[in-house]
Amino acid sequence: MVTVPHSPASARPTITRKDVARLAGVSTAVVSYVVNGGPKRVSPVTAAKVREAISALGYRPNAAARALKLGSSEMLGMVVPDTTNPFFATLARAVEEAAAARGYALLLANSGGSAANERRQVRNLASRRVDGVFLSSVLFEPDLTELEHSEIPAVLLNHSTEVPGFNSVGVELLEGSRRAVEHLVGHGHRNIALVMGMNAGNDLDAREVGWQQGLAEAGLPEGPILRCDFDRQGGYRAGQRLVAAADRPTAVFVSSDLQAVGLLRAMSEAGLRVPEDLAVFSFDGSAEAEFSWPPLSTVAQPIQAMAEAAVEALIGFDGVSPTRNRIFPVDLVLRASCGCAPVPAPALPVAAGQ
Amino acid sequence: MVTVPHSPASARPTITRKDVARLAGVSTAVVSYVVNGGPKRVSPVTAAKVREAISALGYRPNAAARALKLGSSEMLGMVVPDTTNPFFATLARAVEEAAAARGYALLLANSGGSAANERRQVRNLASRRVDGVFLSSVLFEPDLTELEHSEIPAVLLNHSTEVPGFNSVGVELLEGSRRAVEHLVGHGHRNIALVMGMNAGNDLDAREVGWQQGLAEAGLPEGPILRCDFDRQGGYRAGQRLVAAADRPTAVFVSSDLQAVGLLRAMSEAGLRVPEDLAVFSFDGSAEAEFSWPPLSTVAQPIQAMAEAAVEALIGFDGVSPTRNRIFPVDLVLRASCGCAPVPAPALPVAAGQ
DNA sequence: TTCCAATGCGCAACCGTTTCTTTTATGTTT
DNA sequence: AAACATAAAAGAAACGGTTGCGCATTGGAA
Repeated sequence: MVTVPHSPASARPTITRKDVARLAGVSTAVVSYVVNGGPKRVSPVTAAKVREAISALGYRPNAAARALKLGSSEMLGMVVPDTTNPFFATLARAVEEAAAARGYALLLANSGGSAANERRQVRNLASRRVDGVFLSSVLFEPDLTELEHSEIPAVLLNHSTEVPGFNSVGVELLEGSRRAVEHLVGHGHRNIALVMGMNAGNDLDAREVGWQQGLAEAGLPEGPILRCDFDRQGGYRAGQRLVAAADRPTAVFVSSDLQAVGLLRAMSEAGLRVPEDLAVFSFDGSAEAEFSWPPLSTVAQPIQAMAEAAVEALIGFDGVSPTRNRIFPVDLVLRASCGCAPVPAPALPVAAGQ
Repeated sequence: MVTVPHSPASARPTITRKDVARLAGVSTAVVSYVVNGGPKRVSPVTAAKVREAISALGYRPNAAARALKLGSSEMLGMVVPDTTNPFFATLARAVEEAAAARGYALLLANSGGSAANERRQVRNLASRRVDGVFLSSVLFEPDLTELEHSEIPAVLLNHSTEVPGFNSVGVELLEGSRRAVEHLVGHGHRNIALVMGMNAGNDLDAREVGWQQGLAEAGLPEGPILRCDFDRQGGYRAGQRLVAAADRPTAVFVSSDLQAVGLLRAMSEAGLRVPEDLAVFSFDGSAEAEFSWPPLSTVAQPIQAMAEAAVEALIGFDGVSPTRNRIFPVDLVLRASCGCAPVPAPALPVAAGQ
């Protein structure tokens, strides 16, 4: 189907607006006016000629030149700990779409969860002259000093606590966690553990506080706290420790779906049933939670809306109006892992094939 | 900690190499030489002065200007169906890292699995003057006509069949699938189904052929073929159909981990045990396969190496040397779902807490 | 001492746009 | 018919960085 290989640079004559102008018999300025459709008016017949020349030549404006002249690259940067994490993947996708809808492209950068890398990535994005950056660390306070210096607009995306001078968008971390615990209490649990990420710098604390509040309101003592890495493996290890714990809790609130998936695995391996032996409630509302076994009850974040708001905040930011801290409500998605939905009997003696 | 809000544009005087030159008492050319460290030689003392001025002013070269002059944006584009799919998320991350190691940033674009969107995204990337694009569709042939016209180098990333005029990197799809089936046969299965994606335009076919070959070599008839969407939900539905099938197969080869996860869920809901009632082997080798229940046996793709090779191919592509079709070997990762590893007894009567 | 090569640096053109300003063409009003 | 208002198009100056070229300055060799 395709027969023409890419030609070497020499044979790839980029067509500029000058070529278009020549072909259409007008000046380059006119081409610019019809391309951008500014306030300057071009006669319909001229515009048509130009448009014809453009499509005949397959002309595409050079974004670099445009960016240079305008001082705006029409690109946004986003640094996340790890796009491999479904939560951030979903967030990044939502942001990409919201940005694209406004004509912005998204430059994605993984920090690997290290503050040093995050700083490096921000610096890199800054030198590429993005019009703004989304910062969505979890494990640590983002390195804002870097931004102060480069004076590039930023919004803290997955960040629920206020930071002076920065727009941020987050969710009701505390309230969501509190309600999850409240829900577990409603199932009759009185010994409820907490599985948290490590390096709790900022946001994670709110989940911890929510857990504490939920217990306090029910007059219950705090169960054990297990800290682990922010991934499946971490949750798995935490689960193993939980299984071995003396006075094992009957329920656990986990700070992310990913960790909960790992924890579920540890339970299965130990022969413990969820939710009968251990009820689980986690946080994020990712697709993976829906398809885990058993399906996870989880505190769902309105990712689309958050992304939308973040893009809005970043693009519309004038640098002078007061910064905002947008906090979105969360939803409790009730499934089997907390005991709400029935878990289908896992081993009905159906006749095995041959 | 942070007290200075972003200032309005007026108060953000971008410093250019001219400011640096003035402060260092040299010409702008010299600044350029020390920044880029070209063949031109600058005396150490002058270079030191310049460097000092640079850091004093916090100067960052303007990437747009550089791109304009050099004709290279030092950005690569990548269009994937969906970054939310763990396989593509991992691939994108690996590519981002490989590109970053060579000084390139990655512009990520989701096509949502539609050819029209993919075309639009490629066009968008082209107008942003990326130095090349990675195309990794699954469900359809990438729209190469677009690329032909814009003459922007491309490599087909997740693409195992050869396309004239394009570099591509893929895996031994057919061989991997064949071996997976062979493995299932080795477990004694004689009725082995296939769960495939829909719109099988290109690569999926190779998996189908591999499945056929594996069966043919064992002298077995072909089991049922179930086509479904390329996600968890699709696999779930396929699983439901499989459960209801007359003469239910005892094993199934699934074209992706994601689909297999959905299928697993359908099995559990139907009370069928994996691998006793149905052995499952899937494709991709994603992290999710490791943490599913039971853990999935899967054909693992060497994603890091593939990303590395793709970046190498794209950056090093001169447009004249013959294109290459890099095919990587795959690995069979054996876990419980095919019957290799023991599945821990799922319901030991351990005393429930309190 | 004189000449030449090498070295270090500055000048200025250019990359492809946008946009302000000026020029030219077209109508309209006395 | 002259003068003027208006619209349409052309001209040209940036934006910030790179780089070929040329001019000084220097050291060493003759």
